[in-house]
Amino acid sequence: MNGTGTAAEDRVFAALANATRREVLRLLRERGPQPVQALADHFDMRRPSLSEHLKVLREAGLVSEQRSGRQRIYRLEAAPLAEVQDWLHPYERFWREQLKGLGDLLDRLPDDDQR
Amino acid sequence: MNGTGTAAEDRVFAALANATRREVLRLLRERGPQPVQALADHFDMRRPSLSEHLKVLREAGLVSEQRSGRQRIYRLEAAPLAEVQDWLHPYERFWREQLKGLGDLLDRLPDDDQR
DNA sequence: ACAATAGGTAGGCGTTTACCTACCAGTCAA
DNA sequence: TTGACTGGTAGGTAAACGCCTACCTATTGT
Repeated sequence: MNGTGTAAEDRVFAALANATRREVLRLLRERGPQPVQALADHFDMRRPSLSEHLKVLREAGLVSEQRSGRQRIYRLEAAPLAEVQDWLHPYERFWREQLKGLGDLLDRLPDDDQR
Repeated sequence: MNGTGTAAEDRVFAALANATRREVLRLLRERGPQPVQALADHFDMRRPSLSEHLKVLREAGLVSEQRSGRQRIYRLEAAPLAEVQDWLHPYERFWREQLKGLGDLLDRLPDDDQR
């Protein structure tokens, strides 16, 4: 009944677990939709490898492609990231408590380190 | 100057890209700190495999262990999840726009599909 | 029609992942 | 001090990953 199975979540997190793919998302976010070539210029990697990264991103629903002549324009699709945020929500109170605890600790010891 | 390199981000996302590990985090969040055995009861998997999952979570900084007699009590450490949320932030305006666009579309076509 | 361009697919290769069984180390209780 | 119990490590295996080179298809410009 939910439509967003754990396999989909796996695919999204796995897609994000790679610096190249996160960088592709950043480029699409900062510079808008682009053809593969323009993306490829930013990476020290052969084009077929980037194509495979784009496939992973497509299958995670994080990008879409739109054909335009002989180019494929890739576009950021952020909806799966909204689901990541939803997934994070129940943890938020934990990191707020824990970061607060850390702040308090640092307040109480304005001194230096141990090693 | 940042201290949270891309390798750390890789480790966190990779740790989350597995349903067993996400379930461990959920158990620690909902039921509090627990020894390995109590966690293992929830999985259809040999204990050494779960140990390896716990190691991945530890190395991502998502859990900590505290020895107590012969048990190891695992505890949720949510700070890396706060960094995931920070990473998500710049994408938020995209999914808001896109989800809004989808809503509008559904409003304008109360009809059915194409294929 | 032909050459050039954009970009995907096939297949190979070394590394990593996720599981397993076997074994080891530390702690506790009799 | 020996035996049970908790949980990690070693080592093996099959599958997945990330990269490569080679090749294929589709489109475009001459």
